[in-house]
Amino acid sequence: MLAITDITKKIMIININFSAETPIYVQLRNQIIEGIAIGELKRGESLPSIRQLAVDIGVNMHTVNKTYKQLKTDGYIVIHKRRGVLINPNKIKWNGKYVEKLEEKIRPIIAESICQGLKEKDFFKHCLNIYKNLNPGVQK
Amino acid sequence: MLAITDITKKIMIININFSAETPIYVQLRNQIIEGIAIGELKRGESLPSIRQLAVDIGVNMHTVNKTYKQLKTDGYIVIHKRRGVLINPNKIKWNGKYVEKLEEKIRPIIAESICQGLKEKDFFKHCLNIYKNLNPGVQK
Amino acid sequence: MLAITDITKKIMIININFSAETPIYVQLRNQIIEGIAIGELKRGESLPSIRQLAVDIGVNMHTVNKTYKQLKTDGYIVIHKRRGVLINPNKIKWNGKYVEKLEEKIRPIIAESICQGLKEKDFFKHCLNIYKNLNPGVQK
Amino acid sequence: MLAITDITKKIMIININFSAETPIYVQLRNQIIEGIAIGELKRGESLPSIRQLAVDIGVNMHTVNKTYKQLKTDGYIVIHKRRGVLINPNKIKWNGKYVEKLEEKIRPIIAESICQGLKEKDFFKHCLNIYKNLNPGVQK
DNA sequence: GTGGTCTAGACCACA
DNA sequence: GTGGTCTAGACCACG
Repeated sequence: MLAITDITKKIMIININFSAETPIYVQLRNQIIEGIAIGELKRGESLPSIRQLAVDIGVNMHTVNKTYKQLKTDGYIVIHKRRGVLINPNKIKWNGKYVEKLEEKIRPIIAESICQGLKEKDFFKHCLNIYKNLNPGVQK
Repeated sequence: MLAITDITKKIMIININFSAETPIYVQLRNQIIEGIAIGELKRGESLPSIRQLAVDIGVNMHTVNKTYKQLKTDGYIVIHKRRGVLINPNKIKWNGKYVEKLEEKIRPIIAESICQGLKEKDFFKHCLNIYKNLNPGVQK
Repeated sequence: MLAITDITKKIMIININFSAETPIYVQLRNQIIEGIAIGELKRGESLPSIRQLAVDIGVNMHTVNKTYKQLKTDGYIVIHKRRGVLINPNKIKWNGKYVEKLEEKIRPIIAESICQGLKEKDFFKHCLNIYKNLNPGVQK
Repeated sequence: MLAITDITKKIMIININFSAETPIYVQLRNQIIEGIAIGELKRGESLPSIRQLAVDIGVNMHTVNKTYKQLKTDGYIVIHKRRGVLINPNKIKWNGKYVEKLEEKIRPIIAESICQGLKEKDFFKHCLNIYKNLNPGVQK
């Protein structure tokens, strides 16, 4: 599944699993955020239009719309009338609620890992691997 | 919202947020797993019957049923025909797939934290806090 | 009891015995699996939606839902967000546990046949008949 | 789980799995039938009383009662007022319906095995193993 | 009384 | 329109 983010500049691969229980719009959202985290998508860079992206990855326009709307309210992207969809050129302003949400999300995962018999050490080793995988080197 | 797990022995507090986007049966599932992780619910200990728990937390029987069925297939509980619903007395047998799922779940959370500008150090500090909170001391 | 699996392509006959002791959702499950075994339902082929099938065979939506969910967790079908319900296009990956379950199921049947005075020869003759009936010719 | 079938004569091991989905009374029935098939329980031999067996295997009296009643109607045992419960001293009279039921039971199992990718050869090899295991040597 | 099954009707998220 | 979730109420098999 190929999605051209900007014909003149970049190609980013988007993988949608249509049989997964995760909604498509969430999968798309996650992959765009991951692209930003990795640095594959840089601040100010442009994203394809809703229509274009919908066609490229073979999903409904409404689905992409939903993803974009959510990314916008979360501050990941901005939508310019003329310049189109852009990765937010500014740093995301710290939202106090984020840390709360983080805990809500991570807590059940940790609880599960404990029950599964995963040692603390191993749990954090896995996390660190993923972290390094996403963000090799310095804090961007 | 109080749920008495065993009148003669224990009281465990269950908190259901009926207006949350997380389905009730998932919230319930998470809290039971957390109870196991914390050690509040020990192996072999009994849980209330489907109907009883449903009444206690004020939800429909089928919702609790769904939670229990899922916990059962995941190996967290067993349904003993004489002793009722029990926390699985045996260790959950390591399922290779678990680590895969773990990565799937954690990866987007980490990506988000990076984008939110949370430093690696701080991210892991939060995680460790949650971990210690759930599992103070040695691996049970 | 007729159930049209795909109006433009196929008709598959589903027979539900509402007074049988076997639960409806199991009967339905068995007949779909049989359809796959026979080759009447091929990999990648689509099945009717939960609601549609429910109407066609005259049962409640939730009953069909239960069948589908079980077929899904057993790997017989996948639920594709765009293409609907499909027979799993991939081979079911061999699960070591299957053979154990097989023995558990067959053992009491064989014991009974011995007690009923059915000769070994005749027992296997019956089995072979059923086998050939389901799977005439080469392994698909 | 020990069950003394007749203090002066025999001990037969009964294994009840209280967490299995198979009802206890069916498990018990199957194991008694298996005992007969194997030859561990011979024609005319006596079985423990309902009360005794219930105590021995730790189940409800009603459960054993149900098993016995069913075994009786199926011709496996006879209940004498004075001599107690006996394995039917006579051959079970052939019931035409048995073969029908046999097919009903085996058909879904075979269909499943085909879908699981078990080769015909292997399926029958497994069956034969079980058969020989239950009935080594000549037809009793 | 327990879990399992089935029905009916409702709302919502998703596509 | 689809599946997912939730509720409510009913019957049955099991113990």
